[in-house]
Amino acid sequence: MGIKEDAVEVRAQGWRTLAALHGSIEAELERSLQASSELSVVEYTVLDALSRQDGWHMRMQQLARATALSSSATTRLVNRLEDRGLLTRILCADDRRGIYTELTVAGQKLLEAAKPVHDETLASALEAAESVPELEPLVRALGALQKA
Amino acid sequence: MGIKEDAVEVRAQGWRTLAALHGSIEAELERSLQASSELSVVEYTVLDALSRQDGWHMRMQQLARATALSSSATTRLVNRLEDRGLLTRILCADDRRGIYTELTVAGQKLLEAAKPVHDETLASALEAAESVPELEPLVRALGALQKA
DNA sequence: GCTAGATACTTGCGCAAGCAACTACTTCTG
DNA sequence: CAGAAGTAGTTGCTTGCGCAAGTATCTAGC
Repeated sequence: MGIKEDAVEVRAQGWRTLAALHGSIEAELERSLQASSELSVVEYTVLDALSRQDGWHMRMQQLARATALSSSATTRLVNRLEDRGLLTRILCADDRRGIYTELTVAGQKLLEAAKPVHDETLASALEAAESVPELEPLVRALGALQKA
Repeated sequence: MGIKEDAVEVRAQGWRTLAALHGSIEAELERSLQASSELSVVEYTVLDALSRQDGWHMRMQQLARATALSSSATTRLVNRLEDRGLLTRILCADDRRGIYTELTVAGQKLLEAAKPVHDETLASALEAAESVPELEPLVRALGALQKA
C-alpha cells in the first residue's frame, strides 16, 4: 500500500467525518427550529439567505443554489413559505421568466425570533461534537476557518 | 458588535460552508453511484460500513447510527438491499430482539465494483470544491485532518 | 422578424424519510 | 417469579425530495 492508496483512504475518512458532523448538526437544528418556530432547516436557510441579500430579494435559481435543492423542490419550498405569509413572489420586470422572492414583515419577524435559537443550537451542537473523538478535529478546523 | 457576536457569525458561516460542501459532494456521489451501480449514497454507506466491520455484520441500530438514519428508514433500507440479494438478515442468538445484517457475496462484489467509482468521484468533487473560493479553506482543512 | 434552441419556473409522479403506534423480547424491581 | 419498564425492530401514515415533462419567456442565426 503506497502513498496513493493512503490518500484515498484519508479522503474517504474525511468524507465520513464531514457527513457525520453535518448529520448531527442538521438533526439538532431541525429539532430546535421545528420546536421553536415550526421551521425546517431549509426553510430557515431561505429566510436567512433572503435577509442577508441586498434588497432582500432573490431569484428562484439563486435560492436553489443557496439551499442545494432542485428547482422543483425550491418551487414547493417557496410555496410553503408564501402560504404562511413569510415571503412574497414578485414578477421580474426585466426578465419575465424570472421571479423574485422577498421577505414579508412576518417573515422578518419570524427569522428574528428563530435566529437566536438557531445560533444557540449551532453552538451547542458544535460543542457536543467536539467531545466526540471522531469529530473533534473537524470541529476545530471549522472554527479556525475565517479568523483573519 | 463585540467578540461574542463575531463568534456567532463565524460559526454560522462555517456551518453554511459545511452544508454547501456536504451537499455538493453528496450530489456528485449520488449521481455517479446511481449511474454505475444503481446504489444511493446511503446504500453504499451501508455496504461499506458492513465491509469495514469485523465479522462483517452489524445490528440495525449500529447501521442506523452509521447512516444517520431513523430506525424505520434503516429497516426499509435493509429491506431494499436484502431484496436485491446484497445482504442477509441473521437473527441474534444471544439477544433475540436483535438482528444482524451481513454482506452476501453479491454484496461484496457490488461494493468492490462501486468503491473505485466512489473514490474517484470523491476526489474529483473535492478538487472541484477546491476551486470554489467559499469552499476552498474547508476542503484544505479536511485534507489535513489525519496526516499524523 | 421568425424560427430553433436555451433558460426560468411549475406540475405529475414515484420514492425514501420521519413520527407514532405496535409486537416481541429482555431486564429491572419488589 | 410476576409485572413494569425499557429496548430492538417493523408497519401505517404523511411529508418533502428529485426526475422528467410541460409552459412561458428570452436570445441567436438566418
